Amino acid sequence: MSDQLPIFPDRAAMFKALGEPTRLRIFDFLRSCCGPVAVEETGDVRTVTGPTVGEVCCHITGAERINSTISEHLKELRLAGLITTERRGKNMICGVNRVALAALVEYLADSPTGENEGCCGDECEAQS
Amino acid sequence: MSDQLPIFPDRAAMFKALGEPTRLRIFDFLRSCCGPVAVEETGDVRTVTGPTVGEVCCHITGAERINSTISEHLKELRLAGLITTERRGKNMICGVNRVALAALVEYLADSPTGENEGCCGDECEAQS
DNA sequence: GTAACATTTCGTCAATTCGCGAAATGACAG
DNA sequence: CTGTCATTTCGCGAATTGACGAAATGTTAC
Repeated sequence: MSDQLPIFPDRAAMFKALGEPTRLRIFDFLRSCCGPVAVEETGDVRTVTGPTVGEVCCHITGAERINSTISEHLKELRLAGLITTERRGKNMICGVNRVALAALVEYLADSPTGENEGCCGDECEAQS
Repeated sequence: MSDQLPIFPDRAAMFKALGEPTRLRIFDFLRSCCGPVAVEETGDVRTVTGPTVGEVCCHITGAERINSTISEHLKELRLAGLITTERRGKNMICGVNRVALAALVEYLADSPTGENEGCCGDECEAQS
């Protein structure tokens, strides 16, 4: 529980996690691949449905060998709160954390329209 | 023109630029401070209205001295396409690139619902 | 138990990055 | 042209990071 899902991962860490090309590819792949919830024919609801770490490695690197680099990228994405991992038998399956993603979207989309022009008035009297 | 506004700044560079705490603070400040368009009492429309580099430095570091670190952070945000800078007299004034911001929001918000479960079917036959 | 499989952690190395002060550049006033 | 102000570029050192292979961990099958 200590490193699976940080309570409130800070935004910079999220952006940083997405700011590396390989990690962004991984994230993109997971977004296209993972359903947040899947109802199986038995009626069971699985919280996460997605590729295994091995499948991610394969898709990203093309090789069938599991890559420790990908594992570490997945770890950083997970610590940033952007993805989740869950053990299923021998495998770890990966999913995106849609809640964190939505929070990021909300942060970026809610842009103040910039009407407070006097934002620097109180401080910063240095420049003319 | 060569480094003012990249034609299509890649997303990883944008995320990376936002993925550093100081840069994210700068970006936040600019978002709260910069109007995309301001109509002056003369009727002129200025494309960018925002703080100078010195004011950004002051707001972020608290000191009135201009910091080369902030200047380099602004440069990285600018190269990523997230902000714009425009000379006005002796000063450079900063503004956010709302178009790039909107593109980023659209990228994050348009999340495939993950219904294509067979995304790994063709490749990646390695794992069970 | 041992063996095989899937994944993570560790150690190392090259490359990048952050912050800083000093020097350089660009713009304007006199 | 000279000086001054605002900002950027340069050089440097310390810290971080990405990639890689080797070793360790956890899970299931036998």
